[in-house]
Amino acid sequence: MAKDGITTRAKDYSQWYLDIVDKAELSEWSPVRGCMVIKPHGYALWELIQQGLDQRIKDTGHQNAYFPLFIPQSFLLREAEHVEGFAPEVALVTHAGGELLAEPLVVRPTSETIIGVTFAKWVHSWRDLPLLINQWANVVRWELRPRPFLRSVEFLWQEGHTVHVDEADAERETLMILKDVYADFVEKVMALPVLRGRKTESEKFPGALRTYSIEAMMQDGKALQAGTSHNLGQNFARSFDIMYTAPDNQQVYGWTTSWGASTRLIGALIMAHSDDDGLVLPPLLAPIQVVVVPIYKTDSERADVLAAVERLTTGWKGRFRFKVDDRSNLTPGFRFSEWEVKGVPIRVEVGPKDVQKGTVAVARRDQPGKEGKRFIPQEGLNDHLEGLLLEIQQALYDRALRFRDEHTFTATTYDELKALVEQGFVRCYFAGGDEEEARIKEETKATVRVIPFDQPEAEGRCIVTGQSTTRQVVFAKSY
RNA sequence: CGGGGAGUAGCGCAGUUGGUAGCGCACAGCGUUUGGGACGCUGGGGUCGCAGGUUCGAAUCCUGUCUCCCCGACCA
Repeated sequence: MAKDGITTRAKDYSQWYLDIVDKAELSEWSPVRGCMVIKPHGYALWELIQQGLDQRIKDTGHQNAYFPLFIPQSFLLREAEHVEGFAPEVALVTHAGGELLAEPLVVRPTSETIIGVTFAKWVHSWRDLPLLINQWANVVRWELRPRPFLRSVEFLWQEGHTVHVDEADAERETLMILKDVYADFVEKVMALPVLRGRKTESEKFPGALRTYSIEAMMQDGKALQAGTSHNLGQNFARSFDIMYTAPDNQQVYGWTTSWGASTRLIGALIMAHSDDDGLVLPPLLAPIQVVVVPIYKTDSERADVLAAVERLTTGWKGRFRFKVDDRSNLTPGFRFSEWEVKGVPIRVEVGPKDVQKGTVAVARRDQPGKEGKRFIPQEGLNDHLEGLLLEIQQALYDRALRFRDEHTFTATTYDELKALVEQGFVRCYFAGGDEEEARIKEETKATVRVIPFDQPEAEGRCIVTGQSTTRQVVFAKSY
């Protein structure tokens, strides 16, 4: 194990994560503290994430647009909670064109405010609604402790912004995005099961009425928020005068939502599936799904093998994302390892013996070593690979789900919570508010990740206050 | 920003009373190799994080500063 200088998960989980990012060539730090260079392999992951989300966002009726990177500082000040929430992590441009600016410009930490000002101009009538807009953008938040993908000063994301006629429609949008866009994508494409639910008051987005999120479990038992969706109520509409004329000719404020998913998803992908040998990618998200490694000694073997590879891969374009690695200066073993570190789901080896016997060796990344490697007939290879990709996709999801189940507990007392939250998610009755949450965070480092949508029928006793409640929450440490 | 550790070749490191920088990997060339990280020979590559100071002389001692990693407070 632990080839190529990858620290094992058991020894140091944080270092393992950094090693994977490094060895799989996903990103590296830039000369600017906290800002990362996303390398081609990492960016290819992001492009596939973008495609999957963009498709779903458009399929649900949204259009893409683009808003400016710079926001007049005064815009941010208009929504009280919003300013307070983002003030500490905002980067400010004070000089430009060689002069002091009359009004400093904020580098967007998120775009509610500038989009709010724009939407006020776009919305006139109830017939203009719902207004359904999304943008793909970079944002900047001056984080104190950056980590690649999980917390970088600049990161890439999509942020959806919508306006609706009433609260019910805004709420429908907020939940639809969470379930049909985010949860669907993360579970089906990233092979990562998520909890869906609502955030508590203290965890919600600054300026939101209600915040919802999906939460995934990493291999160290910690939670990672994989997508978040906010019903902003009329807070931003009031601050930015987003008003429309209703059918009864009354001027009324619209109801807005916003929702986002970021390059942090790449961090989730790494921490959920990868192992001590390197990255492990779900086939649907793998930039290279199948790598073919030709093996040969002599020139005549080389010719035979490459001819077989040429024949076998005919028709793969459009069917598989694949690569033929015929670098002759590297031994097969070296090439095997390299693609394992990079997480390629399937490796096909073609050697002289295969040419003779009409076989190939097929190794699956999710089962390292010998047990994941089989010799199979060349006949019917394409169908076999197609089936295997789906099988691996499912196997990764199942494995992640099993892991989450095994690390999810219920607690009936605060002492149980304290002990169990060290190992994963803890579900329990909880009737407390901000104060109780703050105290628990202080004492255990864990927070309420989500109030799951699926709630029990029966009442239970709050683990802190002891009062009777029907509300269960999930506590966990988080990224 | 608080506590701990570290900055010497692309990467990982050595460099002990201060005396003018070395090893492994990687890289380049040639040859032999190739079913789980091949080998030989030859070669290129450094203002020792940066700025001051002490000294005849500093990678080494002193001061300041920057960056990275780990742990805390904040977060997609």
